[in-house]
Amino acid sequence: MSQESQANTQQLIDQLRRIPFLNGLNLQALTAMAQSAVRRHYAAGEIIFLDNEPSAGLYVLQSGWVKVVKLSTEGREQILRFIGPNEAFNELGILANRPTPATAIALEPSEVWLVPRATLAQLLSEHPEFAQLLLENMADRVTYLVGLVADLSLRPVISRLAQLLLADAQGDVLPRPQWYTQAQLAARLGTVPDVVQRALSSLAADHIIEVERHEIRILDRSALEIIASP
Amino acid sequence: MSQESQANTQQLIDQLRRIPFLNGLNLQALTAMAQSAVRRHYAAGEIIFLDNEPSAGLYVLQSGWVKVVKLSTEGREQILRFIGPNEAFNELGILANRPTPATAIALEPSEVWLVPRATLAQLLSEHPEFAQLLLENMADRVTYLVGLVADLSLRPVISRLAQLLLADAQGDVLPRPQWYTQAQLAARLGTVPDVVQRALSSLAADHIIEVERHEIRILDRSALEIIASP
DNA sequence: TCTTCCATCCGACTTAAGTCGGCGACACTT
DNA sequence: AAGTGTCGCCGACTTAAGTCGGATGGAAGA
Repeated sequence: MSQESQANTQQLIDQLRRIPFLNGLNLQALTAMAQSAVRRHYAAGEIIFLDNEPSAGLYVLQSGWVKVVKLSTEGREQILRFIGPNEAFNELGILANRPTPATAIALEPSEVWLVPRATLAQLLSEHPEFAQLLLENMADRVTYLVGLVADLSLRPVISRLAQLLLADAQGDVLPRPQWYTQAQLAARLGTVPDVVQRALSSLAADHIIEVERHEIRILDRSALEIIASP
Repeated sequence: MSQESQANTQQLIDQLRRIPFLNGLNLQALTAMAQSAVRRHYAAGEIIFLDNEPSAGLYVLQSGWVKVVKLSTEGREQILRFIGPNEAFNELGILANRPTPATAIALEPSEVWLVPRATLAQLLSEHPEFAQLLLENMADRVTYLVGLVADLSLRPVISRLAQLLLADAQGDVLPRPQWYTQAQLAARLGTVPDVVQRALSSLAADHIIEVERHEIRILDRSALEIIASP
């Protein structure tokens, strides 16, 4: 093995340690994962995997940003989650015989590690604690999705927007990278860009938030919370 | 142990065998589950467990029908799934430290077995294959929920209705038990009874379906499929 | 049998959400 | 510096969905 790939392996092991549902696996298991992993990179807008494909394995994002989406025939999309550096996605791909339930698309130039399914299947049978951790991860995913279903079905757009601002803001500001356009925000909320624009300006008109291209600032947190709750 | 409760235990073991994600557990494990299980019964409309409660364990429905729902503050509800005889629910309750993500309500007088969490936790650590089966069950649940999110966000009511009719009809008829009112159908589809009523009558006007109180018949399956696809 | 209740049905209306066309500002390229 | 494309913004409009009041009819219970 070359020096460079050894360095890569070590780097990946460190990265894997930071992923909650792998935390608890011993060094040997992590090494096996890291050594079998393949690095790939994708340009902005490029598709990493498609809905309903047989899944290649578990993805770990090293750098960049990725979205996981469902696409409609008319071209609209619903974003299920954003993936940032050091996050894993396609956990379902760890199990055999389950096609991917959604599509993953790079939002900016991104480097990902792909841990092949074969490695994971073996680890799963050898390390019972891995299954345990994975189960808890799946449970959280189910809980999140159930909440998303309820939000889409039972709450208006502006309420979902307020909720998202409160949840994703760091302190009182929500940073907006290049890719975080109103179109992406709309797809995340399950609506269209125009509706988001109006919702944002109505909140801004009431001095509840301030909107700028690179960030959104929360001015009146308690007012936002009231709007987010119904 | 009384004769009656022995008979109950045996009956429950047979029932547990029919649940896909328990299939593969040995008799000893099933017996442990059955012996620790408690039987409860609920009247129609009664709440079995509430959203965000600490979960008591795994439920197995012996007789009756149950719905799992999310409730809005305004009193509207979104049904996540219907549960029929010999189905299990609250699989998340098998794991520790996860509150229930939704509410369960009996639709008609129902008898359920509750397998306490403690039993399940022990089985999970003793039987690695149990964790495996459970993981696949969770994966299916995630896939289903992702589809539900996409449907709610990207497709109109009538299309979701057509899809449901095609999926749930046995042959060309969808039986409607007492509890299966338009209100329940609406909650299942993420809308309100009036909208369902209009959607049903518009389909009936086009001779695509026939609607009666106790059943809905599909007259033109291919037309329904076209409506269901966009 | 009579009564009451609830599901269904219907028409009219309101509202949230989505659509469309166009315009200006900004960022990136050349 | 000029050009180009995307993003954001706005006003007017359409449409899907939701709301409301009330009529009808069948099923369950008194």
